Amino acid sequence: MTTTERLPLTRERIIEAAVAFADEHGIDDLSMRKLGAELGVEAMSLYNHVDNKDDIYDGMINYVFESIEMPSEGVDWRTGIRDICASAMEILWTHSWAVITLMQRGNFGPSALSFMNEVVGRLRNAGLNDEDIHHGWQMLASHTMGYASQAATNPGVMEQKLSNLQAMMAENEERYPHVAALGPLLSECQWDREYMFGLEIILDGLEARLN
Amino acid sequence: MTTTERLPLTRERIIEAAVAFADEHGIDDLSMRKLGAELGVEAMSLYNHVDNKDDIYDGMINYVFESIEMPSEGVDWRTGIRDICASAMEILWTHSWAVITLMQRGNFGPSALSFMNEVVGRLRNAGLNDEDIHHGWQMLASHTMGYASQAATNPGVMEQKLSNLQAMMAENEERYPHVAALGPLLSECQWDREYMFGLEIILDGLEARLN
DNA sequence: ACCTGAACACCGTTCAAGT
DNA sequence: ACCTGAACACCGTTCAAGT
Repeated sequence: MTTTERLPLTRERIIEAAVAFADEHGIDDLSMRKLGAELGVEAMSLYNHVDNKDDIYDGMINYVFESIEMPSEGVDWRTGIRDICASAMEILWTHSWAVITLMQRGNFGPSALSFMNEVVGRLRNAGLNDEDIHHGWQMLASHTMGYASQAATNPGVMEQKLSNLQAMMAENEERYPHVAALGPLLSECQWDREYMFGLEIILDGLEARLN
Repeated sequence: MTTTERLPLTRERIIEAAVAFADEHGIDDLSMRKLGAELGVEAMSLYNHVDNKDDIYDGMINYVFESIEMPSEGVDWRTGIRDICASAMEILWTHSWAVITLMQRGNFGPSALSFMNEVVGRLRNAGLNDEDIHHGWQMLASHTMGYASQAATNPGVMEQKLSNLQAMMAENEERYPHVAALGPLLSECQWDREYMFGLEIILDGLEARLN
């Protein structure tokens, strides 16, 4: 905020500032005017480096997916996919706005396509046929996006902010008995471990299709 | 638009109009002013029956989840869950804004809790222990929300609107070779059948944990 | 080439005023 | 009790004007 104001404005700097802002204040609070202020510039200056706000969203998503770590080509397909997915979940967790924004935009940018290409390549390496590769990718993508979005809106207990689900349950134990019976398992859900558990079931299912 | 204008305004009528509007024009175009106009009323009148716009979103989500059909208690657990999930996917498909709005709100209303309660109850009936019931629910929820959101943003071929993924691929075949190799499988993806395929793998994985 | 001020057409929401 | 008009504090985006 003090020394950075003199740096020339670039698309890259705008995207990075937008990511930082969304991480701190949430993506709903992000506006062109506030983003400009963060960069020591009027909102309208941003349009010299960026098409519009959607373009910024796409850039943010791309920026986040770029940091997914790809394991070496050497490892076997299961550990390869496991590692890619674990890395993806970790970065989606730290940028909790990313999944939902991606879903809204419905736009796979270059880095999301690289992620997809990497997973699909390893499924092919495993020896699956094209149809099962396709099934596998769709399952892994849905699993990852589903857990990431649930984790994003249901913060763990450490966040002390009681989830909406917990609040609703507290008043309606008799109306949703089966949900109530799960009690602590729901409120103390560790999304990363839960995610990896489900991942193994999917990988088991795919492995069973290797003949 | 002609005869309905005289009906008294109610929360219910507002929610129904909002759902119809979102179905037709997409949820991003929904505004208090437009919704009022749809009901022959000024935007400010809505606040007599509704807290604010978020309250409308919650009402819309609840309205949609209410129409999920619950099979009879008699059927075995697998077909029961299969039928509930198939119904859920169908209604989430027809109201393509619903999943993303639910994820953004992060708010399980009464009817979403009923859906959850029904699925969890049937997992319990299957004979799973509490931990596996919890795992099962999280997997089924993620699977459903993940596919629904992907289906919502990647319309089938019949919609003739080429998906963003297809457009991106057309220009970068050599950059994402494994993705490109899947070609028609991706562009002609039938989300409902794909969803049911993955559902079976999850149910297989859960069934294997019955001892 | 890049930044700005003023303006346009919208938002959600509040509040005093009407009936 | 319910609806309204005017107002407030915001939006994203355009465009002519500055340097």
